[in-house]
Amino acid sequence: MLKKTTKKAAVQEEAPTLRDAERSMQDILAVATEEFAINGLSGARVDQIAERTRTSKRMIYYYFNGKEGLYQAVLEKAYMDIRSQEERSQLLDMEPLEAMRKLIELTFDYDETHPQFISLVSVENIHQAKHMKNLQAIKDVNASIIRTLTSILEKGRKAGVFRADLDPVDVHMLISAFCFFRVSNRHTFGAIFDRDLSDPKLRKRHKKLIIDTIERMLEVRPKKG
Amino acid sequence: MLKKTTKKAAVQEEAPTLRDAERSMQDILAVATEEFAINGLSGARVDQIAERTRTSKRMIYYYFNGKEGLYQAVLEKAYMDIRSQEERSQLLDMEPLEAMRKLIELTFDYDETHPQFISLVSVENIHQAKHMKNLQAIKDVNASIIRTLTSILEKGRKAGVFRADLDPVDVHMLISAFCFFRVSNRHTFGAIFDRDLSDPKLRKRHKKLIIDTIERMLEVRPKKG
Amino acid sequence: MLKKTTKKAAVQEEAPTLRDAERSMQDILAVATEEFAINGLSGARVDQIAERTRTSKRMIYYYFNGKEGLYQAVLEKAYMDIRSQEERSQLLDMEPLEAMRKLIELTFDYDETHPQFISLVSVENIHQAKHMKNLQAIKDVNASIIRTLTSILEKGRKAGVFRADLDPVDVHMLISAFCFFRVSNRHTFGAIFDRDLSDPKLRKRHKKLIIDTIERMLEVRPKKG
Amino acid sequence: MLKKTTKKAAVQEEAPTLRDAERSMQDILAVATEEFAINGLSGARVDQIAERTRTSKRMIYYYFNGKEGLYQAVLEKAYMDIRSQEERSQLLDMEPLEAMRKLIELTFDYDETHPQFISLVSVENIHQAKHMKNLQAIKDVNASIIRTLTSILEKGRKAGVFRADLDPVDVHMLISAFCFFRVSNRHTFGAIFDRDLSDPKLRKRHKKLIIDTIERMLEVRPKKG
DNA sequence: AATGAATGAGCTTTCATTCAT
DNA sequence: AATGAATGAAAGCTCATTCAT
Repeated sequence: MLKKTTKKAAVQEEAPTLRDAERSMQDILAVATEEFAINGLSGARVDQIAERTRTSKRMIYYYFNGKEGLYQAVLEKAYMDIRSQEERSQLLDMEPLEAMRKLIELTFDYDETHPQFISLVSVENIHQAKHMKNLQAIKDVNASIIRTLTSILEKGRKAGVFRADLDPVDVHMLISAFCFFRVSNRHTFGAIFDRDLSDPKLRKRHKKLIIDTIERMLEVRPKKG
Repeated sequence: MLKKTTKKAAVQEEAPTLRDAERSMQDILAVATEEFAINGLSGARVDQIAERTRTSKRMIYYYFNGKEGLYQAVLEKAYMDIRSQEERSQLLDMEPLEAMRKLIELTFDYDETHPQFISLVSVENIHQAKHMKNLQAIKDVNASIIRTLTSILEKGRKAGVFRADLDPVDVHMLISAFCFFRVSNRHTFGAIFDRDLSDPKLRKRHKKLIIDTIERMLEVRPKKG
Repeated sequence: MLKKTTKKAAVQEEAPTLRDAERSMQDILAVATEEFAINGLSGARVDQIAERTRTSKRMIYYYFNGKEGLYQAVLEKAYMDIRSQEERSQLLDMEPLEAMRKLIELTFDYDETHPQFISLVSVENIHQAKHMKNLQAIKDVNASIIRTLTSILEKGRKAGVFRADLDPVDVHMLISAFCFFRVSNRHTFGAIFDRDLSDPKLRKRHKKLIIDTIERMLEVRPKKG
Repeated sequence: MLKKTTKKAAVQEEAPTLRDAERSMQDILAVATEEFAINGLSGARVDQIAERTRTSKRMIYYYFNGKEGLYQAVLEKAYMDIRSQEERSQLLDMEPLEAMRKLIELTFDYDETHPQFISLVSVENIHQAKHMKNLQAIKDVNASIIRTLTSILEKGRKAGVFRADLDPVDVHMLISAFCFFRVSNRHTFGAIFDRDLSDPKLRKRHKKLIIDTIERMLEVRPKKG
């Protein structure tokens, strides 16, 4: 009778159970993201991650095959989460200049609000990007950004407001560099120059600065010399 | 007489002996710089560092009081080494525009040729800059950079070629960000966009792009709107 | 069916398995007791303890959280083991004088037969009793001794054979002092006075001496002067 | 001229220099006594001792041939210092009962005021008195105590106030035990019974109790039974 | 599908001591 | 007679992982 009940329940709970597994994985991933972001790959502790989780250390091995597997999953998820920044699709309906400003702003704001992502990317660079196994998925996400940017640049070029001699990936790099650096290097830069880079005033000024800088960079003008 | 000879020898060897200790420390620092740059603070192994050294593991504790002390010494030395980039002093004799171009180029080239420094700064940021104890020395080195930049900007402003509404530290950050990111994120960025950022052609193009971008950013022009 | 068998086996082995862990801990505790008693806290070696055990060094950390945790467990167990000296309960049925003699004898014999306990208490005193965290349990055990002693003294007082002006803890201290000292200081005292304190003749004489001394001390007599 | 002065001074300071060596040794011994008393033999650190000294770690090896030699010197000095308790010589001029009281008091007070000596003896007992190499000197000091005690007991016996059936070393042990335990076990005993054994009130009561107890023990009385 | 118990390997650090004058 | 620099050996401890169901 007990067995029967259990089985019955099992049937009804099967889906919920699966969701439980999914929830456990998400739980682990969330905690691990924090830990890897704060402590790096070697610095993070499996014990510490497990402890902050509702599950046990053993589950990390069960679901992710160990620390490195978990790290890879965390990294991939971090890159994938950019996808959800769907507002980007609206950019294609805007005027090129406005779209470009908005695009920069989106990048700037994303980095500002996702310091863990920034940290994870830094960690992965220290490890020479050796853990980006599911690279294709990450590439796809980023390709979409480049596609959007290319489209905006093209439209602007046709409208005569943007230069035509720029590589979209280079433009993306410049935008990313500034937005990323502001977050990735906030501790050393802040300490050296006695600046709190999280100060809203500074944030606003810097956002304006990078928008302004890229705008000027894109301007059409007579060739120098 | 024997004593005399001994003493004489001692006098002659005194310096070499001291230099030996100094050389040992430099040896350890050099190896440790590599290890910490590649593996991070937690990832680096005292054993591995010692093994690559002419001294023993024990000496690391003798000279640097442990792993963390060694890391701090490595970090400080990395920041201090920028000081030796003495060419910067010549900038003050140049025309502002030329000086600015040269300044950017120096930064760009330094970062390109010192990827370990870039890596260490990234590592330190992951650790929230908690090991920058001898901050003042580091601040001093950087203050000198800002002084040079301020001087160039001022000269340019007086000559009517540069805007007057920019904070020198912001300008420094913009330049640093562009140059730093290319190196710090070369692995992930390179992998995602299938680019080898160490390709000389790309390097040349990016250097030009960054110089050009900063130049445009500094230009005087009628207020928008 | 396999499952069933497995489960069945599990049920039967469950206890043994648990007992294994328990047995391992007891094994470690027994060895550690010896090592700490002979070498003190700092002098004892985790490696040495582990080697004499059926388990590994790692298990000491698993079960006791390190050397100090193990020492605390050893110390606590040593104090707790006094509890098992249940013969004390019979004392309450005896004549006060006889009970007192027996009580002293029990203390004397316990110390004689438990030199490791004596040593551990000495070790802990050198460390200023800083490891007596589970003090309450130890207090409880000792409180029971004081209760018994108080009861005997009270009964004797009522019977007119014991003085009434003595603090039971003071009486306990005198008894303990002699019994403890004979064991704790046997090496130095023995060496200085060329006596083997483990000589049965001496032991008998000393037992008689302390019984006699306490008896006389307890006697009712006209106030001096 | 400087040389001359130095030489001159040297001649005059030659003796002082020797005394300097002596002073250095005493300095080291004093510090080491504290450290060994507090931390035990294994627990004491040569570095720590050296650091608290006006000399260097190297001197410990120079003067005492290492940690164990230093410990032995400390131990021997601790036992020798009892010798300076010259008041004992006056005991022989007193009435036996008064002398006995005074003797107990001297022992009690010595132990109370020399907890480091007590601690060192405990430490040495934990190490099974393996370091008492200069035993003869220590024996001599203690033999003098026994001689005094024997003399007092004998005088009392002749005067008809003391029993004749007691071994002087046993009596010494009884007195020592009571006095020693109060100090050696003050931490554990104090913790278990919530008593501060250094409380002057308690000290006074215990001193009286011990004197009283030994007195009663020594009394002549009709054989029991 | 899920897990509590156990563990080998290797980590950082400490220690008393000796080297070399 | 005196000493600063150096060090081998071993200590305590931590880590990611696997065992055994």
